[in-house]
Amino acid sequence: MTAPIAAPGPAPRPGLRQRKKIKLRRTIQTEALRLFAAQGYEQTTVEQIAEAAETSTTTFYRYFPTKEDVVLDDDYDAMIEAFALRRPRDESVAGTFRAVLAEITAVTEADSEWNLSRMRLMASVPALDARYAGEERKTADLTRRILAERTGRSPDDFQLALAAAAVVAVLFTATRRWAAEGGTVPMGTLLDQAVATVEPVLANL
Amino acid sequence: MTAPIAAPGPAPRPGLRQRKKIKLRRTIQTEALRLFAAQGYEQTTVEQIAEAAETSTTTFYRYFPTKEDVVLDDDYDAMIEAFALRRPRDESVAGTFRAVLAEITAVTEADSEWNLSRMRLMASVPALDARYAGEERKTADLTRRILAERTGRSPDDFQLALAAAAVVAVLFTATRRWAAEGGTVPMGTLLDQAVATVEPVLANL
DNA sequence: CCCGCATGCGGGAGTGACACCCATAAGAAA
DNA sequence: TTTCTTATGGGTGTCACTCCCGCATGCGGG
Repeated sequence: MTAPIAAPGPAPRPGLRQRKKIKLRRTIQTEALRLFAAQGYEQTTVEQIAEAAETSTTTFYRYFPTKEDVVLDDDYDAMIEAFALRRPRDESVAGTFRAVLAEITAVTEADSEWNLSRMRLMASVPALDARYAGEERKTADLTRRILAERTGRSPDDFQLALAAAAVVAVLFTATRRWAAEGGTVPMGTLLDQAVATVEPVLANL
Repeated sequence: MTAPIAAPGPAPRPGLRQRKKIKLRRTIQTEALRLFAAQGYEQTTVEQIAEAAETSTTTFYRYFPTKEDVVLDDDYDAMIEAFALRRPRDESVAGTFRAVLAEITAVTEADSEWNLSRMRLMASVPALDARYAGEERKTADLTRRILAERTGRSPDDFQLALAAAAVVAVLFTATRRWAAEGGTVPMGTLLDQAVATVEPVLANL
């Protein structure tokens, strides 16, 4: 599934093949976003995107399972998991959340333009909006698993599911607000309010 | 948009046309659910549904904007709004929620089988799951407006948006759990836990 | 350095969801 | 009954997405 266990060097050299793939992937995404911004999401066909990225529609679908995924795809869940794992085990749940969110905020605002245009698109295209809500579910699920691991409770625990759902819902609400404001309000401020709102929920775990 | 203002009789007689439409709509939905259960969602084409309901695909789309909507369509948002409006204005926000949810619970469990099969489908088909999450957003939006109206605050108030998102998230989590348990746990119990979890959030409004 | 192999790519054909249009039939109003 | 409105159905077209197959290219072993 992953690299051999005893790989000594930090990165075993990506190899030309891999580098090409990564590059093409980014090109497709960039061109797609550009076209969407220029002529609208529905008005842009996958064929046009493929052409702009100098590839074929077949290959487009090898990289992104659906047209929507070109916009939706990101690494936030993976980052959340990675960040959460390296927090001290005895930290309070709310404390962990704040810390993780601080890191997420930094990453997001580092690429502010890109993320704003993505989120503007998601907000304006119904199909994307719905799929984005689906992402929210996935994040809630991840959060539930993290909470279970942190508190030592069963992953099926209903209270954990409720808490995770509430937390993630306010977080996404905050990021949506951030995008709606065009990034003029710092994301950290909004996320702080969000966490503060659900703090009592987390405290009761 | 609606009936004339001064309509005297309680119901001005639906007329044959209306009754036929309502009937056809239900037939389409019933046949669709039946086929989905029998052979799976993706394996069932709109053409098959139309045929089973003795109509055309064209008409199918007149009744339901997409294939997904056959499963998703319901009146819960409308009911929530209607129920909320007739609650006393001086009732606590949490109290109103509990009251409204009690009514929703009754309606849902009255047609327990139908709702369970719908929700099982939504849980198992990714496309439906995502769209259902989108419904959650709509309900959150409605809730935010109700909260604004109740508290006299601006509909743009960020705190209200956060509270609404948290409340609706736990509610949907509860209903999903209900479906996952196959209706063996009473919905009222689950919803009570859900509201209890976010009670402090509502109290701080 | 070269050769065999795995892997990624492009093209073509097919399916099904959905949009648009127009003719017709069947309630409703006059 | 006649006229008007509204709903239906069929036809055509587009586009997202799938499957398959032949080809090219980077990769590892000799």
